[in-house]
Amino acid sequence: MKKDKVTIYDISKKLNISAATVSRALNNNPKISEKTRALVAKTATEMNYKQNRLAQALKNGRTNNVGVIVPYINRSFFSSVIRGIEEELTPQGYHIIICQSHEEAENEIEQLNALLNTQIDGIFMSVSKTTQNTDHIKKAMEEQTPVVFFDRKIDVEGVSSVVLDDFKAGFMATEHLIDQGCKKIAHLSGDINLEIYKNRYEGYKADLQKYDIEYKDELVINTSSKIESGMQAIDELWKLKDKPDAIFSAGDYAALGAIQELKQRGIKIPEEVCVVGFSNEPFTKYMELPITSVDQTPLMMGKIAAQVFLEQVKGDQALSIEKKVVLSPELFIRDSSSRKILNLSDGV
Amino acid sequence: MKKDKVTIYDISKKLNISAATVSRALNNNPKISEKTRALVAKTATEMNYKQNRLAQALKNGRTNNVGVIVPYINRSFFSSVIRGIEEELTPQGYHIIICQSHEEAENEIEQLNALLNTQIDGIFMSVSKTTQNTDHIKKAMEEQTPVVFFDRKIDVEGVSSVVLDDFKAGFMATEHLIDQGCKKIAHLSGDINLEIYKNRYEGYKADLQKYDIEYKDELVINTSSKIESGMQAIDELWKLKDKPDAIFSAGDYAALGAIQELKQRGIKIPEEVCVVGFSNEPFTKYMELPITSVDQTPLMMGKIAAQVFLEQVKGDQALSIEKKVVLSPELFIRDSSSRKILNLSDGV
DNA sequence: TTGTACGCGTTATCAG
DNA sequence: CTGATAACGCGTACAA
Repeated sequence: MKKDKVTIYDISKKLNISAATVSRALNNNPKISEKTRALVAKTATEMNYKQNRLAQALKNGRTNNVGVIVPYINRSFFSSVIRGIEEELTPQGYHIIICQSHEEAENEIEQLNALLNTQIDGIFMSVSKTTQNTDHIKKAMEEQTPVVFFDRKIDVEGVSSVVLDDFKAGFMATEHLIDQGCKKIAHLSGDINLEIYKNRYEGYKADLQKYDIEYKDELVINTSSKIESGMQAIDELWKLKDKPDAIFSAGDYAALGAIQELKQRGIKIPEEVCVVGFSNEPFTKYMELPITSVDQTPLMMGKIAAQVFLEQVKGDQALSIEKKVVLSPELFIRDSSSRKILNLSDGV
Repeated sequence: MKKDKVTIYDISKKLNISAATVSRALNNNPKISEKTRALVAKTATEMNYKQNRLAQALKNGRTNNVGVIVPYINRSFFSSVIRGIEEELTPQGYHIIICQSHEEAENEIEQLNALLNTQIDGIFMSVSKTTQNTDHIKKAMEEQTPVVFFDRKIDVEGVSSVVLDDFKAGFMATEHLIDQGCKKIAHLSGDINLEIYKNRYEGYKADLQKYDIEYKDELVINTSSKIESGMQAIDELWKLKDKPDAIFSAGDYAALGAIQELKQRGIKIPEEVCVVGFSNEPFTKYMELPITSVDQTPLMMGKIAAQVFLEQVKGDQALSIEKKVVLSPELFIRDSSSRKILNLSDGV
């Protein structure tokens, strides 16, 4: 049995004033005498009054809760984005509810509906790999619940998004490899169904073109974000007559697998082959051979997504227009691709 | 302006029955005719009705929301525990609200109070390093809001907890080192103010005693969970006349720093010095020299914490007694401490 | 089996 | 400046 909570009625009775007055005093309503406000405030703390946000939410339709849906919360990237969102929104009085889709569209839909039921004020999400249909997103929009995509988005009319410029990232990574003197650059791509992987791949292709390097299909291997997958890729690539002298992987785990397999074969990194990964996973910088990787600035991504949301809800409803933010990637150059002596900026 | 949501009144009007009947039908109240129940269910979905959990919560005093307070959500350990909690509680209809304390007692208190205001059904937390006072916890208890500590706890009457057997972990790690033939085992300890670090230290001492190895104060170095801290520790230890032949670190980052510094000095691992870390951070297994480490089974910890909570709320209030669960650590033996050829179980 | 009426804790409106 | 009252959406004794 919950201990009885004190309500504004309790304090109104004690002070012989109306509950309405108490409410107004507590909310710093301008048309209330300074005297009563002070009195109410004082007795409120005395009686250990705490405003019931539930009743408040029921009344004004806003819960000050937002939902976040990600594939898995314990992935370094996602948990960092969530941290960014949290740090931006908590000072504004919001609470963050987290859900996992486990990379299943079905779960994603279920979680989203559950969130809508809770009368959430907004939803942040990174779509699952299996999500194709956008009906659930449209449903949220119909209910006027703002949705903000981050990292992985789907095009839906009126939905804002904050993503990385994956094209540029692919371009930068490839350019860096060319800059190291590499000519035959292989690409370990991810699931092309996801926009992010497609863009990284396109960036890679575009940069090759810029430097008049012939694009070869055989140098592009489809991988999953697993270490073994990177190993298998090397296995395949090294069957070629014309072997690559650089690897640009769309994921750090595949890059790591590639490195392990290359070492296994006695191939020197970066002298014979340069390797660049993607995501700047924490482990990349801790290796004996630290791995060059593209950083997705997850904290920043979370903070900006939060800001986009705040603009959306604070602005007049008429102003709440779709906003597309594209963040610039940062390349952290480390030993796995540093043939030149410049070992650039890289905090521990 | 939110689009008008359909309520039970809308559907009652449409069907010319009372809202009460609709409510009952929706809640599968036994005393309702199968015919009306089906009819209500059908039109409910037709009208796209969604129950307002807010109103429901206000009514029955339960929100089906729980709060989780951790120092930082993007630490591998914490995000994994949260994942465990989420996966256990979501199927039961709960939502998880996350907060960060940033290792500051002040924030922790603020977040906890904010959660209590939202009428949360329970709170999971790992206390911050600076938390000494327990008034805020007691306050939650007074309001009959169950609190479950995980990993880092503080003793408070009536509060359940799920923690690792850190003593055993320290003991196991040390024993493993002795088993490898090490005689002079140094310990990089953490902040002794936190119970967990104290227990690891005590476990270390106890195991030395078991094997009649003299405990030496000079072999215990206080470190923070930073790489540099581990390096400095080696710096200090190697000033000793009698240098250690093993390092048991209470954290993986300090262990990594120690390894880097040892390599720098040309000391062979594990031949000359064996190293064991703590937490089984993802990077430990990806290193060229994979690091032996104690796993804290975070996913399991989260799931069990969730179960303890569920028992607490489901059981009759009289039964909700304090429950203390202690989990057994798992030692993942890897190359940094494997002198013998047995390279035990270790999934990628 | 179903309907009526009230309350959960707040806030907004309308008087005064 | 303050008080009375309705309403947010739902669940539930009580009555029918």
